[in-house]
Amino acid sequence: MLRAYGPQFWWPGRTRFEVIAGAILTQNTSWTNVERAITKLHREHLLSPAAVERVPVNHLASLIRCSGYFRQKARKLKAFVEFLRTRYQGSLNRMFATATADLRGQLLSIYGIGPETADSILLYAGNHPVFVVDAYTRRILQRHQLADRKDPYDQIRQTFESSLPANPKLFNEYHALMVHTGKHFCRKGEPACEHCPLRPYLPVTREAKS
DNA sequence: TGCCAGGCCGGGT
DNA sequence: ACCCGGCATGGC
Repeated sequence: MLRAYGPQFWWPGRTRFEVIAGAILTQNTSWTNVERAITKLHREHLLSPAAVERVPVNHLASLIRCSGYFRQKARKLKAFVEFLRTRYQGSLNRMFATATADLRGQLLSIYGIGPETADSILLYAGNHPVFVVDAYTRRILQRHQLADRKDPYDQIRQTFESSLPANPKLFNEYHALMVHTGKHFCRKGEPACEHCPLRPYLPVTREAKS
């Protein structure tokens, strides 16, 4: 994948909190919609934990409307910053200084943060060595018959983590390439699909599809 | 015009 | 431990 596509330099986001906000906003949502929401938050100077705590949840929701599930996601952003304040005095430095396994458990206990969001935060905002599993990762694995649709999240994650050196830079680039590549695979990831590439990982051209 | 996008929650078996 | 409906906008 690296040879075919080159390094992806993920995650887009200028600050750690922007990465965290993006991780929540992009849940089951296209990134272009998330970018618009981030821009609006940026314009209103709402890309900091303290600012998100101050703003009324309804106004927050109206700003992120374009990213979908906006009432849910406004509540989720609120839940995270409240957690950060009560547990780490609002300090991301303190939060990310926590041992990876402990912090992962804490993040999972927050409303609106599930396995993928927790791991995206740990890896992309905190530089912790966790492998992020998402829909694209599953799709590619299914296509190669390396996993079944309903294999548990943690099982897939640990397969990667136990097969690779615990290097956050590697996990970062690896997952980013999985997302990029996964976009070329059919949603149902069935092994027999004629349109999806196996290897080498080259983009599906119009000819290949027809 | 319906399907899809870098999930997660809560209630039910 | 799984299964499923609900959550919502914008692009193609």
